[in-house]
Amino acid sequence: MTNAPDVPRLVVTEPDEAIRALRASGLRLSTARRLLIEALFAADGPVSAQHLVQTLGLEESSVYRNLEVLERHGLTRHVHLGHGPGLYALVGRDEGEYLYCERCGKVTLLGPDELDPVRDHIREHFGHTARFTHFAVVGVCQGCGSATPAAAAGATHRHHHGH
Amino acid sequence: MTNAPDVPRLVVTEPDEAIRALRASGLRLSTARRLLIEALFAADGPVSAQHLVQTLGLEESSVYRNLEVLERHGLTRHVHLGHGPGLYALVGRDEGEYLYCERCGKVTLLGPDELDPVRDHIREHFGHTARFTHFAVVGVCQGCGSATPAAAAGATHRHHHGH
DNA sequence: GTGTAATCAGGAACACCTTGCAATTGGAGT
DNA sequence: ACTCCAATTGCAAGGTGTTCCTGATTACAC
Repeated sequence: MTNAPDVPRLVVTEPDEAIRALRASGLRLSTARRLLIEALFAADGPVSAQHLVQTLGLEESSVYRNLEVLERHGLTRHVHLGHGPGLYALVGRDEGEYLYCERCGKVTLLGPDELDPVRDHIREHFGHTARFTHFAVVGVCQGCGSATPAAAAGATHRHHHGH
Repeated sequence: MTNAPDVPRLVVTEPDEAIRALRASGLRLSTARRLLIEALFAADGPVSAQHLVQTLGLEESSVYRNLEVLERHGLTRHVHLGHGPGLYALVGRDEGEYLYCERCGKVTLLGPDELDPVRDHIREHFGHTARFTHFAVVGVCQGCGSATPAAAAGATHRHHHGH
């Protein structure tokens, strides 16, 4: 499994609460699970699985498996910003939708509703409900866009419309 | 390198033309290169690198390296639809922007301008120029969305009561 | 406590992609 | 046609995830 779009969200505010929620779902509390939950609470933003492997001294497979289990039960989630490793976080922390600049790597976190006009437009025109919580909106940020006239030269012929 | 956003596009209509363009860029025509170009012309849509490896009997690294070289020189491109392997194609074939349904895998190819209103909105509000040619717009298609009322409720205002 | 069964961790293997290096080869110049 | 040298390939290994299997743990009933 790579992503759990339809799971009820479990927003918890401390490790014990997460552990209770976990048990309520019929899951057990293993050492790896406890360490992961504590680390996610301690983190101040989404972190890579690799980071957790190294800082917690756990097996890779255990980390990925548990992140997936927790995600399937609504406790955690992960986001992909372009290429590169996925970043994992607790549900309810640093949530929203992401803009990612593929030139400089800048990440902009938007509130959950800020892209609603975009979502509405896409749904009305194409019947597709977009979600940028799992895959970021990839593009070029303001600084990078204005800093590279060469880009305009190359991409211009796609649609020559006055910006 | 993972992506070449700023390369002048080289749209060619037959293998020989691609080969001339390639030589004009100072590249050599190796067997692997020729086979790849021919296969991309023969394909009727974006294909995975793995598919090329198998059908052409080439080394993996050679395929990936050459797809990257060709992309850096504006002859090919690739797109990511959610998780799963990237899909490679000639520049000028099946181009546009993609909607990808993460439930059923359905892919919708939009014309190059169809998401301009969305792009404009995002640029005006967030100073970010979005490009959905490399990463698809991931979400839920009409069929899958209506089949799962739970999802529709969650998408607009995310509040959950037990179900 | 002890027993039991389902869950879980460790490890290897695999999928996708990238990188480093030695050996090979394309093709320009002669 | 031959030489030569950089471009290119093959091979091996690494990085990010995912999956499978088997032995160890956990939770729970006694």
